Amino acid sequence: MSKSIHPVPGSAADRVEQALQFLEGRWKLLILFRLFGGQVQRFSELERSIPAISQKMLIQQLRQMEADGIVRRIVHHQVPPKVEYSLTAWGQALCPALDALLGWAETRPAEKSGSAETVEVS
Amino acid sequence: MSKSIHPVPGSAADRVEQALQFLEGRWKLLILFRLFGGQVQRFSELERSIPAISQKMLIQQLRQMEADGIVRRIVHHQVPPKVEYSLTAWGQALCPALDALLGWAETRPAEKSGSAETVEVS
DNA sequence: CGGAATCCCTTAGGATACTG
DNA sequence: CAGTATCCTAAGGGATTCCG
Repeated sequence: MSKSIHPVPGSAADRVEQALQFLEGRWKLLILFRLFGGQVQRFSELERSIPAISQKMLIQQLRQMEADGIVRRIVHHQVPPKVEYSLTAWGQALCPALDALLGWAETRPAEKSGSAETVEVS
Repeated sequence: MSKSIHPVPGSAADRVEQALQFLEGRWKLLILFRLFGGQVQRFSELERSIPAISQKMLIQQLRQMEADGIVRRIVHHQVPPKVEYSLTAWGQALCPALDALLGWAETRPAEKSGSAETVEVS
């Protein structure tokens, strides 16, 4: 991350890389898919629906996505506390793009065993 | 990576997560974009066009993508050795999906400074 | 309930040197 | 030229404990 951010957009690779950064981390997609369709979830609901995740990771990924403008956080000041998470409009707009990626992944041809993809030329 | 591959596809999140794994690593996109459009590049050409990458990372990412069926490797048995890399048909098919992601990223609204996205409710 | 803080381990990845 | 091998550091991420 020694690269400074130029106003000039740089290569397409740079921009896609930046886009993928919004999705990096092992858990963001899991969280995202529980929020698609306008679903509103409490912290503890997300925690329970993704048993393998630790609170640290859950809060960390949520915070990042919130900072990125993907997730909205609503705090209800009451006891006990209640915090709800949902997607922003931009976050919802991610869905089709993920579908495109999903579609691509599904067209993956079966690999011919043994030869990988290397071609030997004499 | 402790998850076995089921014939049953699992959730959409799982499948997108798997798709993104093909692109994980700081360098794959940089490499990919130098191969899009049917370009054929030698190892040393890739190395020179991405100055910041180490040989270790270059070969590692290439090998992974080769194993994933994204990249094709052609070895010319001669001295000095010559190895060329190019995209498979499936690898080329990634381009539109990345464009979709790129398009999404570009629609990102400017964040209102200070408030992040948290909403406080009394 | 919804976090923050701390500790610790594992992994990604860089630098360098060597080989067919 | 196109890799391998080794070492080492930094970051990712889990478990646990504490707080408003």
